[in-house]
Amino acid sequence: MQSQRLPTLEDVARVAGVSRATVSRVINGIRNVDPQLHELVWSAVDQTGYVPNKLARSLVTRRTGTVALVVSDSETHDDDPFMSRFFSDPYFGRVVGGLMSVLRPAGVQLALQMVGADGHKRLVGDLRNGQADGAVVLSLPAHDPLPGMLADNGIPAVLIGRPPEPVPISYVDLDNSAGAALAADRLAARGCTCPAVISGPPDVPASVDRISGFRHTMARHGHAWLPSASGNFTQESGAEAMRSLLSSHPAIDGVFVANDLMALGALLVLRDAGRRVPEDVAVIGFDDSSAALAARPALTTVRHPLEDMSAEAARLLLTRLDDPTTRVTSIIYEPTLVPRQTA
Amino acid sequence: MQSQRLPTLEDVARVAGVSRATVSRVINGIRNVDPQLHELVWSAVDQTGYVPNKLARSLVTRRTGTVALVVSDSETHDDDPFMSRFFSDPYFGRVVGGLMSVLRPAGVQLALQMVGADGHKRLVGDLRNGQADGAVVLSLPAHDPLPGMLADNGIPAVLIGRPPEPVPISYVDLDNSAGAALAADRLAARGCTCPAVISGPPDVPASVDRISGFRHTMARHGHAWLPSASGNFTQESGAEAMRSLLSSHPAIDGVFVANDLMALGALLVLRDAGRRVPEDVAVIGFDDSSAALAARPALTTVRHPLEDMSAEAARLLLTRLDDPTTRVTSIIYEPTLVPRQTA
DNA sequence: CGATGCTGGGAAAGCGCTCTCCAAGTCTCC
DNA sequence: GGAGACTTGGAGAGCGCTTTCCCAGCATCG
Repeated sequence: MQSQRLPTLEDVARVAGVSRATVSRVINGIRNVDPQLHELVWSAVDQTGYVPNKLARSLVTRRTGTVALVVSDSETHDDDPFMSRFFSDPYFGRVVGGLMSVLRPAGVQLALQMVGADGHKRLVGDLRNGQADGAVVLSLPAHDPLPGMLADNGIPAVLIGRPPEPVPISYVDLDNSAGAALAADRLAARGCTCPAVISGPPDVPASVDRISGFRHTMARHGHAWLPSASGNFTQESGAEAMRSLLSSHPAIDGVFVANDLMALGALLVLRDAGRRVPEDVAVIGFDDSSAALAARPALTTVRHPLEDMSAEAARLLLTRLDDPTTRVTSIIYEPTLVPRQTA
Repeated sequence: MQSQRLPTLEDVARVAGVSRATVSRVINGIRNVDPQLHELVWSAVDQTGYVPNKLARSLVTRRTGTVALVVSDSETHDDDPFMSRFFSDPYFGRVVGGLMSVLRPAGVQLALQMVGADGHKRLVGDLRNGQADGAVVLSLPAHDPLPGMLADNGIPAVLIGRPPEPVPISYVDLDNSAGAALAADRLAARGCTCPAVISGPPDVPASVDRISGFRHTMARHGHAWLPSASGNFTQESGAEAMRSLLSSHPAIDGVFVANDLMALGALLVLRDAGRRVPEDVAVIGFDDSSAALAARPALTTVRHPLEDMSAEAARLLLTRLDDPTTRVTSIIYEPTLVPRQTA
């Protein structure tokens, strides 16, 4: 309950018998300071229990040692279910974990910024004002204007997942198309004669790439057309899609699903419909989320090295902050197929 | 690329032809200002595109509009696997989601602070310095000194999960013991004659409470002693524990597992061992994580309203910030049994 | 009509820090 | 021995904002 005023530089200076400037120099290790004074100052520091006030420091240095993790969901209006869906998906945690693995050793903090369409302007303003040194953007909605705004305002940023429209900002992404091709090849190799597909939201680039990649590869295997249904990345929507697929095309013997959660839903429906997996219908998901491993039968899926990608995003941002002239770049990760029991 | 200096209060004042003070008053809606000037100022604001600098503001008001989500893991040394495990568990995301559901509408930001044993002192200093207005603490290790330090320093904080040792800080928690009792009753009602238990780390209060709650209730059902094994909350460790249980006590016909992830592991082992679930062995998990629902057979588990709890934690913190005299309190949630297929 | 409140706006003092100047001291070198 | 180069510490000017204090103007009241 010590609401005592915290010691400031001034106090330390007084105790050490030097000027504020000198204490500041010692603490920041800038310029040579007489070793004796150096010693003196440090002892005054821990005698007073001084801790630098980052706010004040940031105000003048224009550096905060913080990066923002911006989660952009343009359409949100408050209690929409989006948030709960998003956060309970392991996706979010994996990204945070990846970022932290790089940021933490670098002594950089992470601030979470959720922002809807209405908040874009304020967010950019805050960032320009130095709320954070840079931003890692997780942009969900298609046609999100945010990446463009960041670029226009010269805010150091890195995207996770390619932007819907080309924008001069670095990003890391997965070669979704290649991952889908892996799945297609696998299904083809199993001898599927009637492969189908369950896609995600049509405005999410990752989803679109997965589906089109799958189609292309399947086309090379002679399947000009594929039955398809779409969901919104939730397990329930995957189940729904599977049901509709099953009723419209009962002959289906293989299905590629745009993410694991939906694949899980599909699995349940297949099971309830009495189809054996993978004997009657093979299923391949996407992401290699922990749920894929836990499922029975264990889900064959496409691995998405999200932690590595996020870590790399953090690294890119950090270099960019270090040297603002760093070129905009993109790093595309290669997915791999994780063969388990469903295909 | 416009690295132009951002407009400041001063600029707005000049445009509006008033003093800085007046602009500040208008923007903060403090005191009556002549309606005409009011108008004038606002138009100057959006003519200049002014966005208040939060850093500067916080420096003087000593309020940041930010709360810290402190993840305390005392023993960490950098690349330890703890982080990845922690973040990929849906637990983290659910907490963030719950917090955000309250914080966001309140216009409060969340800053993530991971801190190891070495960082405690600095963290407290930073918080006292006003890095954040308060903290929500996710304290993993037992005997974490952090809650105590926060209390001693008068930092507004709320814990998620009860502190290992009594400390004058509000917290939200689940009645883990009651949840375990639910599981015990269920198992007993099924007629289990040889129930066993798989516990989590012995230094995690939640885990300890679950296990002891289970034991007590089972004792009331006449089971004085239970075969047990322990894991570390991961799926693999659950599998391991199940294996050892099975070999030492083949007669087991029911098992209570301290969390869902481990239960999933146990399920796999049982299946591989040719035991039917729930006919031969009934299994009950804890948490009602999404994985529980996805598992086949779907896992019977104890529901843990983590989102609600986190939201409440945020609410408690907010009230506390609003009125520092608010009494320390604790809110204990009642768990419910979610009967699915495994028991 | 002068004294008394009110009201609304400006001047200016900080919040805690960094960093540019500047001055004083120390060395070197012709 | 004195000019120049270099080192080291202090003064002080901000960073962008809030907020106290004060004063001018006006209505109210005895």
